[in-house]
Amino acid sequence: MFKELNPLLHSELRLGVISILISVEEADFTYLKQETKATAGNLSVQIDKLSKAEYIEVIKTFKGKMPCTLCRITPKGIEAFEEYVEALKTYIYRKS
Amino acid sequence: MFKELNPLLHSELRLGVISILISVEEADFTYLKQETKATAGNLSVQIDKLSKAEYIEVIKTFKGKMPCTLCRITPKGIEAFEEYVEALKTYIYRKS
DNA sequence: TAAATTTGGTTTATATTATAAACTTGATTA
DNA sequence: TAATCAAGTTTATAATATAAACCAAATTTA
Repeated sequence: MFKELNPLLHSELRLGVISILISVEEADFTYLKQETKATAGNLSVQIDKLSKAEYIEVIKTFKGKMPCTLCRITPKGIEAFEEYVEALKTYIYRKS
Repeated sequence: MFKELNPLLHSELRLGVISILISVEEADFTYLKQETKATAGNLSVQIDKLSKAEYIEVIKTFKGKMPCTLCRITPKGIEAFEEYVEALKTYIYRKS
């Protein structure tokens, strides 16, 4: 009937981050913060969770002299997102 | 960019309940419990939240001698669900 | 017919999660 | 050189989800 909604993706902010990373090759912390309108603290925590699950990889570099945290989605992350979307459909397009 | 995901609906169990009620006219507690595989306690709490938000109406009757809690979605609930689905699409079908 | 079990829930306590506020470190500007 | 800003991280708190414990009435069983 209903498929389980991966709790790691079933979170507004984490879903937003993954949604961006699915379509954008890579994005830095500041860009993600702008697009999601999250606070830096919240974003930092959620990026960490996605990273620990290996849904994204986080690369710490510098832009000029300023630190720059780059994020990229991993194959595992892509798969999880696709499964999440399939699961969502069982709630949205439900055949009774 | 991203639309806000109504937190009342962005919950696996409450979404399941609303998803059922959207397509079924009315459903009783036992049926909802079976379909969602929720525990009675959890279902009770979540039904209460949906009811307090007036997304569903809850009618307590009897089936024979046994109590029977019927749930129905309200127009407000239908609207909220439809908005939630629209919001979801901004995450799922994102134009970069 | 009394005891045990089941049905249909509710209440409450706990674990998890999300979020904001406070903090840190280094760069830049006045 | 002192203040401010950028880019984060850590930590404390608030919100949420969930399960466990409980309750009342009905039903089954010994």
